Amino acid sequence: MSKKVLLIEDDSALQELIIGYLKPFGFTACGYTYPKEALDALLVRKEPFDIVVLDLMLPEMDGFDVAKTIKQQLDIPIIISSARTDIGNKIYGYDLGADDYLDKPYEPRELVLRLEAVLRRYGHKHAFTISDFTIDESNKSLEMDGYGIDLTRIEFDIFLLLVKNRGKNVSRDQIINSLGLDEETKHRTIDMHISNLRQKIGDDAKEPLYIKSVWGIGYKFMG
Amino acid sequence: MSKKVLLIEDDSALQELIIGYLKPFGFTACGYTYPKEALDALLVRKEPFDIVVLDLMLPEMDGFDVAKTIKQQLDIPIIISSARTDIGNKIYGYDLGADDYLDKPYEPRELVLRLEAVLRRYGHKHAFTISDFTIDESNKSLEMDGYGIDLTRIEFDIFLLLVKNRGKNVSRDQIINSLGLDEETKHRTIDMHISNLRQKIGDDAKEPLYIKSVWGIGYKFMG
DNA sequence: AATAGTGTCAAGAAAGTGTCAAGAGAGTTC
DNA sequence: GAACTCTCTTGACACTTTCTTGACACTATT
Repeated sequence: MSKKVLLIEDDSALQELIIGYLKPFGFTACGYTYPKEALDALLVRKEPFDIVVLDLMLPEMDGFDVAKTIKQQLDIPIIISSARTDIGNKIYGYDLGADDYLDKPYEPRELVLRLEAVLRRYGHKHAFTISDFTIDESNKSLEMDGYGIDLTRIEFDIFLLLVKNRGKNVSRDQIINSLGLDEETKHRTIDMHISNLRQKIGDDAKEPLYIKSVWGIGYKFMG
Repeated sequence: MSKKVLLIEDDSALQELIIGYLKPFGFTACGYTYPKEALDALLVRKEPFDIVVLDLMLPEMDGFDVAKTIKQQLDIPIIISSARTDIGNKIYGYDLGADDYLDKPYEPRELVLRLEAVLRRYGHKHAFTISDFTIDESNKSLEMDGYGIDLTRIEFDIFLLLVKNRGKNVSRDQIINSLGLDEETKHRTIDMHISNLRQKIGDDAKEPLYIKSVWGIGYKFMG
């Protein structure tokens, strides 16, 4: 799932450049020249950004204040970029809760790496790919061959458990325990979830490509 | 089944190259530049990797420490690649439990061969081999001359019991008790399981290669 | 030859699995 | 908070796979 980046940068040429560069990496960036507009979008209109990239040299308002204001009101990661390279600012930036600091000028590629790293650290977990699936644990979202598939919470958790034990048998009781379901939960219930899951990923119980039933044992993911 | 490779390599160009090269060989590689992120994916988020390819020259953290940390927490094979060619490091790498060592620069093809070799070696780690069989207790899976053989639960348990008592006689009552079957179970039932078992492994009751009948006593596995 | 033990067939019992459908429960919307 | 919707759970039933056992032929032992 693409991540939304709020870019606050007064050099509009650089803004364009970065927005364009980030796109193929799965980031949708929105550029704002004026901090007030950016804060309005983020804090008032509450647009769903995942991360902020903030230039310190801004018109009207100091970058540090912007960072402080954002952090006070919202739990969102911030990467500060700036030409003021002195170490003092760097420390100050971190003190405010900036999650990373990037010296200008920087390679766009470097920004991508920082964005990914910070987002990951932040608990917005990175998706991983296995066989035909891309699994994002933080969103509990699943893509298959690039198309999103809607799983319910329990379906997703079962799928994840199977995937993490791929090639190994996972018993119904293991599923029940791992997901923290009621211990009395009937095995039929698990079968039903598997049935629904298979249907959603286009798997056939008789000739499974992904989720194999192991008679008398449980299920197994075959990547 | 495609294998997941965790590639820890700070040269991002090489990273891309390797990921691309491995794909057609059935490996899904995930590249990480920073060891911390790689460890997070592997140990914290527990993404289901099958093998680690680790460059020794890394930012932030020494490659040796990375290997050590991984091996302490996870039973997963590691291939160390490095430009430090001195033999001392090589030995140290093996001491840490690295499963193979690859000098840089290497041919991508060479990496593929090493991956396959190490995975093959490792795949049999939780399994043991006896005569023509490879038995994996945790999976209750059996291979004979490299080909998988489907046993039912009881067949597998009987076979395992016989194998573990290789060369020794095992009585039908011992089998019934060891497997926790109903004590009233008829001896005929055991004979039947043995019969089916023999058929599946291509053994002949008259001229047994593997499971010998011991008259008046029971059965015996002959490696 | 008489006796006790073994091999395997075939049939039925038992256990496991897949899925429908109905209802309970949780979460949303108006 | 009432009406809805989506999700979860479970019994029911059909179906599949595995297990068990009696029967009978065959083999080893004495």
